[in-house]
Amino acid sequence: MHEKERHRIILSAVQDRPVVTVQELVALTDSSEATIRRDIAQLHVQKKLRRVRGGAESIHPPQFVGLAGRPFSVNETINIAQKRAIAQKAVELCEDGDAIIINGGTTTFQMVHPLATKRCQVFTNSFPIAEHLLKNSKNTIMLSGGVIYREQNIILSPFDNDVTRNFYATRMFMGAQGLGPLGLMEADPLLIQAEQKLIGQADELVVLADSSKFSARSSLILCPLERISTVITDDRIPDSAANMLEQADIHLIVAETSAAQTKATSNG
Amino acid sequence: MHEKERHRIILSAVQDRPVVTVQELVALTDSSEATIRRDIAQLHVQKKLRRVRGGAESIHPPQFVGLAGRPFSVNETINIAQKRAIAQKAVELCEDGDAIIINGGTTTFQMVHPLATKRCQVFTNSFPIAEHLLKNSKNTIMLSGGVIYREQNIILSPFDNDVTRNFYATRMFMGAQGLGPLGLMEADPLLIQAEQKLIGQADELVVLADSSKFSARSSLILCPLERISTVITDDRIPDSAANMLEQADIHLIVAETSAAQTKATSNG
DNA sequence: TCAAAAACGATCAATATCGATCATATTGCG
DNA sequence: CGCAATATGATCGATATTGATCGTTTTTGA
Repeated sequence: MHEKERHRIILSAVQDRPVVTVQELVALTDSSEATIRRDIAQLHVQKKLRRVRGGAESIHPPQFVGLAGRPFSVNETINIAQKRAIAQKAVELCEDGDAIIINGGTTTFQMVHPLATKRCQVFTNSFPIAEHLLKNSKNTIMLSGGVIYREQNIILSPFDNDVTRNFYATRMFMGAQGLGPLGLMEADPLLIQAEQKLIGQADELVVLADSSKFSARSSLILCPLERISTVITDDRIPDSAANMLEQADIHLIVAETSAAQTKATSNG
Repeated sequence: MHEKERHRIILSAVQDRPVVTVQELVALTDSSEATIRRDIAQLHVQKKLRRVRGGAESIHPPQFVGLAGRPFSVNETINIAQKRAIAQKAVELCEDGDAIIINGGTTTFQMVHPLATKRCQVFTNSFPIAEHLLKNSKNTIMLSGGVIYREQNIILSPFDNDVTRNFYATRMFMGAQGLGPLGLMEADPLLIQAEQKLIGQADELVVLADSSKFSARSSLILCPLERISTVITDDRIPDSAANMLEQADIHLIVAETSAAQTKATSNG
Protein backbone atom coordinates (compact mmCIF):
# COMPACT_ATOMS: atom_id res chain seq x y z
CA MET A 1 0.00 0.00 0.00
CA HIS A 2 1.30 3.40 -0.91
CA GLU A 3 1.89 6.22 1.42
CA LYS A 4 -0.79 8.46 -0.03
CA GLU A 5 -3.29 5.69 0.17
CA ARG A 6 -2.61 5.16 3.85
CA HIS A 7 -2.88 8.85 4.49
CA ARG A 8 -6.26 8.95 2.87
CA ILE A 9 -7.42 6.04 4.95
CA ILE A 10 -6.07 7.58 8.13
CA LEU A 11 -7.69 10.93 7.47
CA SER A 12 -10.91 9.25 6.58
CA ALA A 13 -10.86 7.23 9.78
CA VAL A 14 -9.98 10.16 11.96
CA GLN A 15 -12.88 12.19 10.64
CA ASP A 16 -15.32 9.44 11.30
CA ARG A 17 -14.62 9.09 14.96
CA PRO A 18 -13.24 11.39 17.61
CA VAL A 19 -10.12 9.29 18.09
CA VAL A 20 -8.49 6.45 16.19
CA THR A 21 -5.92 4.17 17.76
CA VAL A 22 -2.70 3.11 16.13
CA GLN A 23 -3.88 -0.47 16.37
CA GLU A 24 -7.06 0.27 14.46
CA LEU A 25 -5.08 1.90 11.72
CA VAL A 26 -2.65 -0.99 11.58
CA ALA A 27 -5.57 -3.32 11.03
CA LEU A 28 -7.13 -0.95 8.55
CA THR A 29 -4.07 -0.46 6.38
CA ASP A 30 -2.34 -3.77 6.99
CA SER A 31 0.95 -2.09 7.73
CA SER A 32 3.18 -1.92 10.78
CA GLU A 33 2.93 0.23 13.85
CA ALA A 34 6.09 2.06 12.96
CA THR A 35 4.69 3.10 9.61
CA ILE A 36 1.46 4.29 11.10
CA ARG A 37 3.34 6.31 13.67
CA ARG A 38 5.42 7.90 10.98
CA ASP A 39 2.29 8.68 9.01
CA ILE A 40 0.60 10.21 11.98
CA ALA A 41 3.67 12.29 12.73
CA GLN A 42 3.70 13.52 9.15
CA LEU A 43 0.02 14.39 9.09
CA HIS A 44 0.45 16.06 12.43
CA VAL A 45 3.02 18.56 11.16
CA GLN A 46 0.79 19.11 8.14
CA LYS A 47 -2.00 20.00 10.58
CA LYS A 48 -4.25 17.43 8.98
CA LEU A 49 -4.89 15.82 12.34
CA ARG A 50 -3.70 16.03 15.90
CA ARG A 51 -1.40 13.46 17.29
CA VAL A 52 -2.31 12.05 20.67
CA ARG A 53 -0.90 9.23 22.66
CA GLY A 54 -2.32 5.99 21.39
CA GLY A 55 -3.37 7.31 18.02
CA ALA A 56 -4.74 10.46 16.44
CA GLU A 57 -7.75 12.69 16.77
CA SER A 58 -9.55 15.05 14.51
CA ILE A 59 -8.19 18.55 14.49
CA HIS A 60 -11.73 19.94 14.40
CA PRO A 61 -13.78 20.58 17.47
CA PRO A 62 -12.80 17.67 19.64
CA GLN A 63 -15.40 19.13 21.91
CA PHE A 64 -19.09 19.30 21.36
CA VAL A 65 -19.91 22.48 23.10
CA GLY A 66 -23.61 22.45 23.53
CA LEU A 67 -25.85 24.43 21.32
CA ALA A 68 -28.03 25.10 24.31
CA GLY A 69 -26.47 28.28 25.55
CA ARG A 70 -25.17 29.58 22.27
CA PRO A 71 -27.03 27.99 19.42
CA PHE A 72 -25.32 29.62 16.50
CA SER A 73 -21.91 30.60 17.68
CA VAL A 74 -20.80 32.40 14.56
CA ASN A 75 -23.78 34.34 13.37
CA GLU A 76 -25.39 34.98 16.67
CA THR A 77 -23.37 37.98 17.71
CA ILE A 78 -23.53 40.00 14.54
CA ASN A 79 -26.18 42.67 14.57
CA ILE A 80 -27.44 41.20 17.79
CA ALA A 81 -29.07 44.40 19.02
CA GLN A 82 -31.05 44.77 15.81
CA LYS A 83 -32.05 41.14 15.84
CA ARG A 84 -33.32 41.40 19.39
CA ALA A 85 -35.37 44.48 18.64
CA ILE A 86 -36.82 42.91 15.51
CA ALA A 87 -37.66 39.69 17.30
CA GLN A 88 -39.35 41.69 20.01
CA LYS A 89 -41.63 43.34 17.47
CA ALA A 90 -42.37 39.96 15.96
CA VAL A 91 -43.50 38.51 19.25
CA GLU A 92 -45.70 41.54 19.84
CA LEU A 93 -47.79 40.30 16.94
CA CYS A 94 -48.55 37.14 18.88
CA GLU A 95 -51.24 36.63 21.46
CA ASP A 96 -51.83 33.79 23.82
CA GLY A 97 -53.45 30.91 22.04
CA ASP A 98 -52.13 31.82 18.61
CA ALA A 99 -50.78 29.09 16.41
CA ILE A 100 -47.52 30.24 14.90
CA ILE A 101 -44.69 28.79 12.87
CA ILE A 102 -41.11 29.82 13.57
CA ASN A 103 -38.57 28.88 10.99
CA GLY A 104 -35.05 28.25 12.22
CA GLY A 105 -32.47 31.02 12.05
CA THR A 106 -30.40 33.37 14.12
CA THR A 107 -32.89 36.21 13.99
CA THR A 108 -35.94 34.12 14.69
CA PHE A 109 -34.11 32.48 17.56
CA GLN A 110 -34.17 35.79 19.36
CA MET A 111 -37.93 35.44 19.56
CA VAL A 112 -37.55 32.84 22.29
CA HIS A 113 -36.86 35.40 24.99
CA PRO A 114 -39.98 37.53 24.62
CA LEU A 115 -41.95 34.37 23.90
CA ALA A 116 -41.07 33.02 27.33
CA THR A 117 -44.03 34.80 28.87
CA LYS A 118 -46.54 33.79 26.19
CA ARG A 119 -48.62 30.71 25.80
CA CYS A 120 -48.82 30.04 22.10
CA GLN A 121 -48.83 26.95 19.96
CA VAL A 122 -45.44 27.04 18.35
CA PHE A 123 -44.47 24.87 15.44
CA THR A 124 -40.80 24.97 14.53
CA ASN A 125 -38.16 23.10 12.59
CA SER A 126 -35.40 24.49 14.79
CA PHE A 127 -34.02 22.26 17.50
CA PRO A 128 -32.54 25.11 19.58
CA ILE A 129 -35.77 27.09 19.46
CA ALA A 130 -37.76 24.06 20.57
CA GLU A 131 -35.24 23.30 23.29
CA HIS A 132 -35.25 26.79 24.68
CA LEU A 133 -39.00 27.22 24.63
CA LEU A 134 -39.45 23.81 26.17
CA LYS A 135 -37.21 24.63 29.08
CA ASN A 136 -38.09 28.25 29.60
CA SER A 137 -41.70 28.72 28.67
CA LYS A 138 -45.10 27.14 28.84
CA ASN A 139 -45.84 27.34 25.17
CA THR A 140 -47.02 24.23 23.43
CA ILE A 141 -44.17 23.07 21.24
CA MET A 142 -44.55 21.14 18.04
CA LEU A 143 -41.58 19.89 16.13
CA SER A 144 -41.19 18.80 12.57
CA GLY A 145 -39.75 15.34 12.17
CA GLY A 146 -36.67 14.29 10.29
CA VAL A 147 -32.92 14.43 10.35
CA ILE A 148 -31.28 17.02 12.57
CA TYR A 149 -28.72 18.94 10.55
CA ARG A 150 -26.07 20.03 12.96
CA GLU A 151 -24.64 22.91 11.03
CA GLN A 152 -27.88 24.69 10.33
CA ASN A 153 -29.52 23.45 13.50
CA ILE A 154 -32.70 22.57 11.73
CA ILE A 155 -34.75 19.45 11.35
CA LEU A 156 -35.51 18.41 7.83
CA SER A 157 -37.38 15.51 6.36
CA PRO A 158 -36.78 14.37 2.82
CA PHE A 159 -40.38 13.24 2.69
CA ASP A 160 -43.38 15.32 1.95
CA ASN A 161 -45.74 13.48 4.21
CA ASP A 162 -44.54 14.65 7.60
CA VAL A 163 -46.55 16.39 10.25
CA THR A 164 -45.78 19.77 8.74
CA ARG A 165 -48.69 19.23 6.42
CA ASN A 166 -51.01 18.75 9.35
CA PHE A 167 -50.26 22.04 10.99
CA TYR A 168 -51.68 25.35 9.92
CA ALA A 169 -50.93 28.65 11.56
CA THR A 170 -52.05 32.23 11.40
CA ARG A 171 -48.50 33.45 11.02
CA MET A 172 -45.16 32.13 9.99
CA PHE A 173 -41.99 33.91 11.06
CA MET A 174 -38.80 33.52 9.15
CA GLY A 175 -35.47 35.16 8.53
CA ALA A 176 -33.67 35.43 5.23
CA GLN A 177 -30.29 35.85 3.69
CA GLY A 178 -31.43 38.71 1.53
CA LEU A 179 -34.50 40.66 0.53
CA GLY A 180 -34.71 42.36 -2.84
CA PRO A 181 -37.06 43.20 -5.71
CA LEU A 182 -36.98 39.60 -6.85
CA GLY A 183 -38.18 38.37 -3.50
CA LEU A 184 -36.84 36.53 -0.53
CA MET A 185 -33.39 35.10 -1.04
CA GLU A 186 -31.43 32.39 0.65
CA ALA A 187 -27.95 30.98 0.23
CA ASP A 188 -28.17 27.51 1.73
CA PRO A 189 -30.11 24.97 -0.35
CA LEU A 190 -30.89 23.03 2.78
CA LEU A 191 -32.60 26.04 4.31
CA ILE A 192 -34.50 26.61 1.09
CA GLN A 193 -35.90 23.14 1.32
CA ALA A 194 -36.90 23.60 4.93
CA GLU A 195 -38.50 26.95 4.36
CA GLN A 196 -40.42 26.06 1.27
CA LYS A 197 -41.98 23.24 3.20
CA LEU A 198 -43.35 25.62 5.77
CA ILE A 199 -44.43 28.45 3.52
CA GLY A 200 -47.98 27.75 2.61
CA GLN A 201 -48.83 26.40 6.02
CA ALA A 202 -49.68 29.86 7.32
CA ASP A 203 -51.96 32.73 6.40
CA GLU A 204 -49.42 35.47 6.83
CA LEU A 205 -45.74 35.34 6.11
CA VAL A 206 -43.72 37.58 8.40
CA VAL A 207 -40.10 38.15 7.44
CA LEU A 208 -37.56 39.24 10.04
CA ALA A 209 -34.71 40.98 8.27
CA ASP A 210 -32.29 43.45 9.75
CA SER A 211 -31.41 46.35 7.49
CA SER A 212 -28.20 44.72 6.26
CA LYS A 213 -30.29 42.15 4.46
CA PHE A 214 -31.51 44.67 1.92
CA SER A 215 -28.06 44.99 0.45
CA ALA A 216 -27.24 41.30 0.60
CA ARG A 217 -27.73 39.22 -2.50
CA SER A 218 -27.91 35.49 -2.84
CA SER A 219 -28.29 33.17 -5.73
CA LEU A 220 -31.45 31.35 -4.72
CA ILE A 221 -34.88 32.90 -4.75
CA LEU A 222 -37.14 31.46 -2.12
CA CYS A 223 -40.38 33.22 -2.90
CA PRO A 224 -41.57 36.44 -4.56
CA LEU A 225 -42.37 39.60 -2.65
CA GLU A 226 -46.11 39.11 -3.17
CA ARG A 227 -46.13 36.19 -0.82
CA ILE A 228 -44.84 38.30 2.06
CA SER A 229 -47.38 39.96 4.33
CA THR A 230 -45.10 41.75 6.74
CA VAL A 231 -41.47 42.67 7.03
CA ILE A 232 -39.90 43.62 10.34
CA THR A 233 -36.59 45.41 10.16
CA ASP A 234 -34.57 47.99 12.04
CA ASP A 235 -34.41 51.74 11.67
CA ARG A 236 -31.43 51.70 9.38
CA ILE A 237 -33.47 50.45 6.47
CA PRO A 238 -32.64 52.44 3.32
CA ASP A 239 -35.45 54.51 1.82
CA SER A 240 -35.19 52.61 -1.42
CA ALA A 241 -35.92 49.38 0.36
CA ALA A 242 -38.85 50.90 2.21
CA ASN A 243 -40.27 52.11 -1.09
CA MET A 244 -39.81 48.72 -2.64
CA LEU A 245 -41.77 47.09 0.16
CA GLU A 246 -44.45 49.73 0.07
CA GLN A 247 -45.00 49.21 -3.63
CA ALA A 248 -45.29 45.48 -3.05
CA ASP A 249 -48.03 46.26 -0.55
CA ILE A 250 -46.04 44.78 2.32
CA HIS A 251 -46.72 45.90 5.84
CA LEU A 252 -43.48 47.33 7.18
CA ILE A 253 -42.64 47.36 10.86
CA VAL A 254 -39.54 49.22 11.94
CA ALA A 255 -38.00 48.28 15.26
CA GLU A 256 -36.23 51.10 17.03
CA THR A 257 -32.85 49.77 18.05
CA SER A 258 -32.85 51.69 21.28
CA ALA A 259 -29.55 50.21 22.31
CA ALA A 260 -28.06 51.38 19.05
CA GLN A 261 -28.62 55.03 19.83
CA THR A 262 -25.01 55.38 18.81
CA LYS A 263 -26.57 56.31 15.54
CA ALA A 264 -28.22 59.09 17.50
CA THR A 265 -31.13 59.61 15.17
CA SER A 266 -33.62 61.49 17.24
CA ASN A 267 -36.76 60.14 15.74
CA GLY A 268 -39.11 62.67 14.45
CA MET B 1 -10.53 2.27 26.41
CA HIS B 2 -8.50 5.29 25.48
CA GLU B 3 -8.10 8.53 27.24
CA LYS B 4 -10.04 10.66 24.79
CA GLU B 5 -12.83 8.18 24.69
CA ARG B 6 -13.16 8.22 28.45
CA HIS B 7 -13.14 11.97 28.50
CA ARG B 8 -15.99 12.06 26.04
CA ILE B 9 -18.03 9.70 28.14
CA ILE B 10 -17.28 11.61 31.32
CA LEU B 11 -18.29 14.90 29.76
CA SER B 12 -21.37 13.27 28.36
CA ALA B 13 -22.35 11.93 31.75
CA VAL B 14 -21.67 15.14 33.61
CA GLN B 15 -24.06 17.06 31.43
CA ASP B 16 -27.30 15.30 32.14
CA ARG B 17 -27.13 15.48 35.89
CA PRO B 18 -25.82 17.95 38.42
CA VAL B 19 -23.15 15.58 39.69
CA VAL B 20 -21.66 12.27 38.60
CA THR B 21 -19.88 10.02 41.05
CA VAL B 22 -16.55 8.38 40.45
CA GLN B 23 -18.22 5.01 40.87
CA GLU B 24 -20.70 5.72 38.10
CA LEU B 25 -17.92 6.68 35.78
CA VAL B 26 -15.95 3.58 36.69
CA ALA B 27 -18.94 1.48 35.70
CA LEU B 28 -19.50 3.50 32.58
CA THR B 29 -15.96 3.38 31.27
CA ASP B 30 -14.86 0.07 32.74
CA SER B 31 -11.68 1.55 34.11
CA SER B 32 -10.28 2.01 37.60
CA GLU B 33 -11.02 4.65 40.19
CA ALA B 34 -7.51 6.01 39.94
CA THR B 35 -7.86 6.60 36.24
CA ILE B 36 -11.20 8.31 36.62
CA ARG B 37 -9.78 10.56 39.30
CA ARG B 38 -6.90 11.46 37.06
CA ASP B 39 -9.27 12.15 34.21
CA ILE B 40 -11.46 14.35 36.34
CA ALA B 41 -8.42 16.24 37.56
CA GLN B 42 -7.33 16.78 33.98
CA LEU B 43 -10.72 17.94 32.79
CA HIS B 44 -10.90 20.17 35.82
CA VAL B 45 -7.78 22.13 34.92
CA GLN B 46 -9.11 22.29 31.37
CA LYS B 47 -12.25 23.88 32.80
CA LYS B 48 -14.37 21.27 31.08
CA LEU B 49 -16.00 20.37 34.37
CA ARG B 50 -15.66 21.11 38.03
CA ARG B 51 -14.12 18.64 40.36
CA VAL B 52 -16.01 17.95 43.55
CA ARG B 53 -15.60 15.42 46.26
CA GLY B 54 -17.04 12.14 45.13
CA GLY B 55 -17.02 12.93 41.45
CA ALA B 56 -17.54 15.85 39.12
CA GLU B 57 -20.18 18.39 38.31
CA SER B 58 -21.06 20.42 35.27
CA ILE B 59 -19.25 23.70 35.02
CA HIS B 60 -22.38 25.45 33.80
CA PRO B 61 -24.75 26.88 36.32
CA PRO B 62 -27.58 24.57 37.30
CA GLN B 63 -30.16 24.67 34.58
CA PHE B 64 -33.75 25.69 35.01
CA VAL B 65 -34.97 22.71 36.91
CA GLY B 66 -38.42 24.13 37.28
CA LEU B 67 -40.32 23.40 34.12
CA ALA B 68 -39.00 20.58 32.06
CA GLY B 69 -35.38 21.07 32.88
CA ARG B 70 -33.83 17.79 33.79
CA PRO B 71 -35.12 14.94 31.73
CA PHE B 72 -36.53 12.58 34.30
CA SER B 73 -35.85 14.03 37.68
CA VAL B 74 -37.91 11.58 39.67
CA ASN B 75 -37.51 8.25 38.00
CA GLU B 76 -34.01 8.74 36.87
CA THR B 77 -32.25 7.85 40.05
CA ILE B 78 -34.12 4.69 40.99
CA ASN B 79 -32.32 1.50 40.07
CA ILE B 80 -29.80 3.67 38.33
CA ALA B 81 -26.96 1.16 38.54
CA GLN B 82 -29.09 -1.56 36.98
CA LYS B 83 -30.35 0.75 34.28
CA ARG B 84 -26.85 1.81 33.35
CA ALA B 85 -25.60 -1.76 33.18
CA ILE B 86 -28.57 -2.76 31.08
CA ALA B 87 -28.18 0.18 28.75
CA GLN B 88 -24.50 -0.62 28.38
CA LYS B 89 -25.37 -4.12 27.19
CA ALA B 90 -27.91 -2.69 24.81
CA VAL B 91 -25.37 -0.42 23.18
CA GLU B 92 -22.98 -3.33 22.84
CA LEU B 93 -25.44 -4.74 20.34
CA CYS B 94 -24.90 -1.70 18.13
CA GLU B 95 -22.13 -1.17 15.67
CA ASP B 96 -21.13 1.91 13.76
CA GLY B 97 -23.45 2.49 10.87
CA ASP B 98 -26.37 0.63 12.36
CA ALA B 99 -29.81 2.13 12.08
CA ILE B 100 -31.54 1.90 15.43
CA ILE B 101 -34.67 3.20 17.07
CA ILE B 102 -34.64 4.29 20.68
CA ASN B 103 -37.97 4.78 22.32
CA GLY B 104 -38.12 7.36 25.08
CA GLY B 105 -37.77 6.28 28.69
CA THR B 106 -35.55 6.46 31.73
CA THR B 107 -33.76 3.20 31.02
CA THR B 108 -33.23 3.82 27.33
CA PHE B 109 -31.98 7.29 28.15
CA GLN B 110 -28.98 5.71 29.82
CA MET B 111 -27.92 4.44 26.42
CA VAL B 112 -26.76 7.93 25.49
CA HIS B 113 -23.51 7.67 27.42
CA PRO B 114 -22.07 4.55 25.82
CA LEU B 115 -23.52 5.74 22.52
CA ALA B 116 -21.38 8.87 22.76
CA THR B 117 -18.48 7.08 21.12
CA LYS B 118 -20.51 5.42 18.36
CA ARG B 119 -21.67 6.60 15.01
CA CYS B 120 -25.08 5.14 14.40
CA GLN B 121 -28.22 6.39 12.77
CA VAL B 122 -30.51 6.97 15.67
CA PHE B 123 -34.21 7.55 15.35
CA THR B 124 -35.97 8.56 18.53
CA ASN B 125 -39.16 10.11 19.80
CA SER B 126 -37.43 11.34 22.94
CA PHE B 127 -36.40 14.96 23.08
CA PRO B 128 -33.82 14.48 25.84
CA ILE B 129 -32.19 11.56 24.04
CA ALA B 130 -31.99 13.55 20.83
CA GLU B 131 -30.67 16.56 22.69
CA HIS B 132 -27.97 14.68 24.49
CA LEU B 133 -26.78 12.72 21.48
CA LEU B 134 -26.80 15.84 19.40
CA LYS B 135 -24.56 17.65 21.83
CA ASN B 136 -22.31 14.82 22.87
CA SER B 137 -21.90 12.49 19.95
CA LYS B 138 -21.49 12.30 16.22
CA ASN B 139 -24.39 10.00 15.68
CA THR B 140 -26.89 10.97 13.04
CA ILE B 141 -30.06 11.93 14.84
CA MET B 142 -33.54 11.62 13.46
CA LEU B 143 -36.53 12.86 15.33
CA SER B 144 -40.16 12.03 15.03
CA GLY B 145 -42.37 15.02 14.50
CA GLY B 146 -45.28 16.18 16.59
CA VAL B 147 -46.19 17.72 19.88
CA ILE B 148 -43.65 17.59 22.69
CA TYR B 149 -45.29 16.23 25.79
CA ARG B 150 -43.46 17.73 28.69
CA GLU B 151 -44.29 15.22 31.34
CA GLN B 152 -43.21 12.15 29.41
CA ASN B 153 -40.60 14.01 27.44
CA ILE B 154 -41.60 12.39 24.20
CA ILE B 155 -42.72 13.68 20.86
CA LEU B 156 -46.00 12.38 19.61
CA SER B 157 -47.99 12.97 16.49
CA PRO B 158 -51.68 12.21 16.32
CA PHE B 159 -51.28 11.52 12.64
CA ASP B 160 -50.21 8.29 11.10
CA ASN B 161 -48.40 9.79 8.18
CA ASP B 162 -45.32 11.17 9.85
CA VAL B 163 -41.70 10.37 9.08
CA THR B 164 -41.78 7.42 11.45
CA ARG B 165 -43.21 5.39 8.61
CA ASN B 166 -40.24 6.26 6.46
CA PHE B 167 -37.62 4.94 8.82
CA TYR B 168 -36.75 1.30 9.24
CA ALA B 169 -34.12 -0.03 11.59
CA THR B 170 -32.44 -3.27 12.45
CA ARG B 171 -33.25 -2.87 16.11
CA MET B 172 -35.65 -0.99 18.28
CA PHE B 173 -34.82 -0.45 21.92
CA MET B 174 -37.52 0.27 24.44
CA GLY B 175 -38.24 0.12 28.11
CA ALA B 176 -41.49 -0.96 29.70
CA GLN B 177 -43.59 -0.59 32.77
CA GLY B 178 -43.91 -4.34 33.20
CA LEU B 179 -43.12 -7.61 31.51
CA GLY B 180 -45.29 -10.67 32.12
CA PRO B 181 -46.77 -13.73 30.46
CA LEU B 182 -49.28 -11.59 28.65
CA GLY B 183 -46.56 -9.51 27.08
CA LEU B 184 -45.14 -6.05 27.38
CA MET B 185 -47.15 -3.75 29.60
CA GLU B 186 -47.38 -0.03 29.94
CA ALA B 187 -49.33 2.28 32.22
CA ASP B 188 -49.47 5.55 30.30
CA PRO B 189 -51.80 5.56 27.29
CA LEU B 190 -49.71 8.27 25.71
CA LEU B 191 -46.65 6.07 25.82
CA ILE B 192 -48.63 3.18 24.40
CA GLN B 193 -49.52 5.30 21.42
CA ALA B 194 -45.93 6.38 20.89
CA GLU B 195 -44.53 2.90 21.21
CA GLN B 196 -47.04 1.17 19.02
CA LYS B 197 -46.14 3.58 16.31
CA LEU B 198 -42.51 2.54 16.42
CA ILE B 199 -42.95 -1.18 16.87
CA GLY B 200 -43.10 -2.61 13.42
CA GLN B 201 -40.46 -0.22 12.10
CA ALA B 202 -37.63 -2.53 13.15
CA ASP B 203 -36.58 -6.12 12.61
CA GLU B 204 -35.75 -6.89 16.20
CA LEU B 205 -37.46 -5.60 19.29
CA VAL B 206 -35.07 -5.30 22.24
CA VAL B 207 -36.67 -4.64 25.62
CA LEU B 208 -34.65 -3.06 28.42
CA ALA B 209 -36.24 -4.02 31.72
CA ASP B 210 -34.58 -4.11 35.09
CA SER B 211 -35.56 -7.01 37.28
CA SER B 212 -38.20 -5.06 39.18
CA LYS B 213 -40.27 -4.93 36.01
CA PHE B 214 -41.09 -8.62 36.19
CA SER B 215 -43.17 -8.13 39.28
CA ALA B 216 -44.84 -4.94 38.10
CA ARG B 217 -48.26 -5.16 36.56
CA SER B 218 -50.08 -2.65 34.47
CA SER B 219 -53.41 -2.51 32.86
CA LEU B 220 -52.45 -2.00 29.26
CA ILE B 221 -50.85 -4.64 27.09
CA LEU B 222 -48.57 -3.17 24.50
CA CYS B 223 -47.59 -6.27 22.56
CA PRO B 224 -47.34 -10.01 23.13
CA LEU B 225 -44.15 -11.76 24.10
CA GLU B 226 -43.78 -13.25 20.64
CA ARG B 227 -42.96 -9.88 19.19
CA ILE B 228 -39.93 -9.49 21.46
CA SER B 229 -36.58 -10.68 20.18
CA THR B 230 -34.35 -9.86 23.12
CA VAL B 231 -34.73 -8.83 26.73
CA ILE B 232 -31.90 -7.21 28.63
CA THR B 233 -32.22 -7.23 32.40
CA ASP B 234 -30.04 -7.34 35.50
CA ASP B 235 -28.81 -10.27 37.56
CA ARG B 236 -31.63 -10.11 40.04
CA ILE B 237 -34.11 -11.50 37.58
CA PRO B 238 -36.25 -14.20 39.22
CA ASP B 239 -35.89 -17.72 37.83
CA SER B 240 -39.57 -17.82 37.02
CA ALA B 241 -39.22 -14.82 34.76
CA ALA B 242 -36.16 -16.30 33.07
CA ASN B 243 -38.11 -19.47 32.38
CA MET B 244 -41.02 -17.51 31.00
CA LEU B 245 -38.76 -15.72 28.56
CA GLU B 246 -36.98 -18.90 27.59
CA GLN B 247 -40.25 -20.61 26.77
CA ALA B 248 -41.23 -17.64 24.65
CA ASP B 249 -37.98 -18.15 22.73
CA ILE B 250 -36.66 -14.76 23.74
CA HIS B 251 -32.96 -14.11 23.82
CA LEU B 252 -32.08 -13.11 27.36
CA ILE B 253 -29.10 -10.91 28.18
CA VAL B 254 -28.24 -10.46 31.84
CA ALA B 255 -26.20 -7.40 32.76
CA GLU B 256 -23.96 -7.87 35.77
CA THR B 257 -24.45 -4.92 38.07
CA SER B 258 -20.75 -4.80 38.80
CA ALA B 259 -21.10 -2.00 41.29
CA ALA B 260 -23.24 -4.22 43.45
CA GLN B 261 -20.62 -6.95 43.35
CA THR B 262 -17.85 -4.95 44.92
CA LYS B 263 -20.24 -4.07 47.66
CA ALA B 264 -20.85 -7.79 48.11
CA THR B 265 -24.06 -7.00 49.86
CA SER B 266 -26.23 -10.03 49.99
CA ASN B 267 -29.41 -8.48 48.79
CA GLY B 268 -32.49 -8.93 50.82
C1' DT C 1 -17.74 13.11 70.17
C1' DC C 2 -16.29 8.94 68.28
C1' DA C 3 -16.10 5.09 65.05
C1' DA C 4 -16.98 3.28 60.57
C1' DA C 5 -17.13 4.12 55.87
C1' DA C 6 -15.98 6.49 51.92
C1' DA C 7 -12.95 9.29 49.21
C1' DC C 8 -8.49 10.90 48.38
C1' DG C 9 -3.43 11.25 47.28
C1' DA C 10 0.90 9.14 46.79
C1' DT C 11 3.51 5.40 45.38
C1' DC C 12 4.90 1.37 42.72
C1' DA C 13 4.58 -2.45 39.53
C1' DA C 14 2.61 -3.90 35.14
C1' DT C 15 1.41 -2.70 30.79
C1' DA C 16 1.13 0.04 26.61
C1' DT C 17 3.06 3.26 23.74
C1' DC C 18 6.81 5.73 21.82
C1' DG C 19 11.30 7.01 19.61
C1' DA C 20 15.55 5.68 17.79
C1' DT C 21 18.18 2.54 15.43
C1' DC C 22 19.20 -0.95 12.32
C1' DA C 23 17.97 -4.47 8.84
C1' DT C 24 15.37 -5.43 4.76
C1' DA C 25 12.65 -4.37 0.69
C1' DT C 26 11.41 -1.49 -3.06
C1' DT C 27 12.19 2.04 -6.39
C1' DG C 28 14.74 4.98 -9.58
C1' DC C 29 18.60 5.79 -12.36
C1' DG C 30 22.92 5.36 -14.78
C1' DC D 1 23.00 -5.14 -13.30
C1' DG D 2 24.79 -2.28 -9.55
C1' DC D 3 24.10 1.35 -6.54
C1' DA D 4 21.95 4.92 -4.01
C1' DA D 5 17.75 6.78 -2.10
C1' DT D 6 13.66 5.95 0.08
C1' DA D 7 10.15 3.31 2.39
C1' DT D 8 8.99 -0.23 5.44
C1' DG D 9 9.34 -3.54 9.27
C1' DA D 10 11.47 -5.19 13.53
C1' DT D 11 13.84 -4.64 17.86
C1' DC D 12 14.81 -2.52 22.16
C1' DG D 13 15.45 0.87 25.66
C1' DA D 14 12.86 5.01 27.25
C1' DT D 15 8.63 7.06 28.63
C1' DA D 16 3.74 7.42 29.71
C1' DT D 17 -0.47 5.42 31.27
C1' DT D 18 -2.97 2.40 34.07
C1' DG D 19 -4.48 -0.29 38.07
C1' DA D 20 -3.62 -1.78 42.73
C1' DT D 21 -2.14 -0.86 47.40
C1' DC D 22 -1.84 1.74 51.53
C1' DG D 23 -1.89 5.48 54.69
C1' DT D 24 -4.41 9.89 55.36
C1' DT D 25 -8.31 12.93 55.28
C1' DT D 26 -13.19 13.80 55.00
C1' DT D 27 -17.86 12.53 55.51
C1' DT D 28 -21.54 9.89 57.66
C1' DG D 29 -24.24 8.25 61.34
C1' DA D 30 -24.98 6.77 65.86
